[in-house]
Amino acid sequence: MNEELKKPYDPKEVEVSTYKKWEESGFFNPDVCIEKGVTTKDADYFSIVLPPPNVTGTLHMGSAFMLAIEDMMVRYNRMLGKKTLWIPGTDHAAIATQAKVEKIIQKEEGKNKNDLGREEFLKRVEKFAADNHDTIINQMKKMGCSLDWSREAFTLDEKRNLAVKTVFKKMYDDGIIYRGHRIVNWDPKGQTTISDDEIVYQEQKTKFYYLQYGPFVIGTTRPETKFGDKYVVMHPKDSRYASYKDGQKIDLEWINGPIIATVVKDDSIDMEFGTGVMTITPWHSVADFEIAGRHNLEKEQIIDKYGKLLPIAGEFSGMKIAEARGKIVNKLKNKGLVTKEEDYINNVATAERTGGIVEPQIMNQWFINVNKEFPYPFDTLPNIKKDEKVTLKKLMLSVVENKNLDILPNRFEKEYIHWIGNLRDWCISRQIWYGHRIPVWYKNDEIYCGIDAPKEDGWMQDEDTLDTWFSSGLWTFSTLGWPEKTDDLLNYHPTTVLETGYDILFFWIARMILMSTYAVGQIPFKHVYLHGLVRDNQGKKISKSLGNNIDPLDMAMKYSADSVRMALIVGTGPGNDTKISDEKLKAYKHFANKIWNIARFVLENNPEMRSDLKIAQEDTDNKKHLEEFGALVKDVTDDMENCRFYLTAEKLYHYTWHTFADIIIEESKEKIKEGGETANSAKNMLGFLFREQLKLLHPFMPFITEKVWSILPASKNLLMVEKWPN
RNA sequence: GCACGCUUAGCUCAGUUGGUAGAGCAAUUGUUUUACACACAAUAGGCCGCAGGUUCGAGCCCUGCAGCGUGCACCA
Repeated sequence: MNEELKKPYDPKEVEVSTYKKWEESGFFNPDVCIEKGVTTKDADYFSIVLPPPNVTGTLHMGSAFMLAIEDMMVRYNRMLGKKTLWIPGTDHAAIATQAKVEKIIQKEEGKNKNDLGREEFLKRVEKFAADNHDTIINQMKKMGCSLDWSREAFTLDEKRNLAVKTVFKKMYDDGIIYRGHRIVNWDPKGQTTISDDEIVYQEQKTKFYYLQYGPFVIGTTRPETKFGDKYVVMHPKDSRYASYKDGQKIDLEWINGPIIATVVKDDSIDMEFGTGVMTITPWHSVADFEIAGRHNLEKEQIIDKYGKLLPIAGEFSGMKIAEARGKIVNKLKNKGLVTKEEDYINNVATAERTGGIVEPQIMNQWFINVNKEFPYPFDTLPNIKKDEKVTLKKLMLSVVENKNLDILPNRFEKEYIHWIGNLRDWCISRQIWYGHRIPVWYKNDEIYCGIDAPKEDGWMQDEDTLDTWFSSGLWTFSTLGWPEKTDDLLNYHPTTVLETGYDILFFWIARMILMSTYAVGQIPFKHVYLHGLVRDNQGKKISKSLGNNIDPLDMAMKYSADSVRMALIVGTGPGNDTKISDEKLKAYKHFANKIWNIARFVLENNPEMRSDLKIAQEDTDNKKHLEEFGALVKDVTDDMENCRFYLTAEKLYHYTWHTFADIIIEESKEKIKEGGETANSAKNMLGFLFREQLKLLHPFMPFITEKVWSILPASKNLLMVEKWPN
């Protein structure tokens, strides 16, 4: 008997050496599979991109969950004989990474990015990104991921940069990308704009002040923005204010002296809220900006980009908002202008990455117009004809509404459609240094947009970079070599499935659909499978600030990577959050041990693992076992095809332990004692069923199954390229 | 405010087209049975959130309510 089997299972050593074997085989690369004859050239394909982890840190339990599901899908499809491609990569995560490096430099050197300058600062960011990249790659290998490393991509490498510039230029030429002064979300802490989706609302207790504004009482939570308010707005149908006419001027005493206010009537006013009257600050409020737009009102900036009050605030000029608010309220009180104050719970908009309180500002920025009509240049979409007038919104909507793509679980289809309904133009320019530089150059009043800089002197490139989701949106095709017309693009796009967490449905999936339908005329994937969040055993979201962060590699060291994968997959349906606990991990560590011991028993009794020996069909036990196994294969294959992976894993676990080990093995002991044909038949039954089980288990627990497979005398090929039983 | 999800054994969750409740872990009791004590055998444990309705029959379908959670919007 094999010497290794006599010892207890040692996952640490096995996992390292097995991964090495896989890598050396080249089978992660579908080209090699074809070359070596394990896949046929005209086989169906299965392709999937890895949602690229951010190079801001190392992998967490959520990433491990994602990797476990995807690798399982990939291994299963490879075993079905499909041309299987899983492309790895990492995401530069522009703002997140830059914010992190800024924090480190501030802490360690007491410097900010301007002290270093753009070039030096970027070097630091790149070093940081490279270090994290290496760790992440290593972690993915430890988890057993069968990624094709020869095709690895980075959202900010040269090829992806070309893809980004190409799409940008195309959109610019089509008039879909435009630059304009519009109200944007400004993060004073990160000193950049952010998109609507990068805002996190936080509840905050605050005061709601009622202020005397001439003959009106207006309500506000932000008295510090009120300096420039010279328009007072009410609903045209509000009978309380019927005597005031639109455009009427009113003299009144305000914070810093007398002003002339103008009455504006607008339908957007909620008569029920507060007093039904408000003043507006178009420069610092999206809603006010829109009102001002409708009535062509003047707009004035009150707060600068550092969150400090401008000279319009008079004696409060230069003060930070937090400091100024109390003082301004005091002054208003002294002037007798505060009529009432109430406690109020407000949702404060904060920047996801920096935590800064978002201040709307009017700025000159780049946008993607989601409502601009253009003739659709492709005839490849099922529900959009060539030259049909479309908008990006329409493209994004059509794909899901017409079920050209299914999202699992489907409740997210509704959420998606709802989100598109509320979608506004996407602000894509960021005032940060780390990212894809906007491919636009200026010279006096001229603007040039192109892949490369203009040849002549005197052109200055736009200082800004692009929202990180711009490059992520191209991921399914930029990783396949687009804009070049590569074989990969022909063979593997659209990808088969997109697997990711439901928390980035809008950030990422929606953007990929937008970019792919626009740029290549294809829906980027056929299916979307969304997984949930990993929580700790108290159901809390895992995060660094809560201190309940579990490192998947620590768990893999303690329990084996196979156990971590099983613990994450079993019992977790699509879209459901999962809880991870020591008990669960321990259970699957025991399972790995069980498999190891089964191998020992089977090999002891059938050392040659010969497959040419007959299994006595007339033996009713044998017949039953074979039928049962056949039913299991059918059942779990059906589950796999319908994305019920959590059931497959559980059923296999149950079969191996409680049918194969507890019943079939126990029964075989008696038969083996009997000797003769009965014994031979029983031995071969064990051998056959065990080999087949290893195949079924392999996508879930690749390491131990591959190791045991390699010990079986009759195994020539790697288990990872064996055929899935049928 | 709008929408969605969850509520089943102590814990984590299954329960696919309605037919009278299931798996793992934990628990209890045995067992040094020559693959495995990381094991085996057995036991116990549930008015399936609450209240109605449809049905011969409901964990599953419908209505309402409650608790928890999520997304979106509003936020003068």
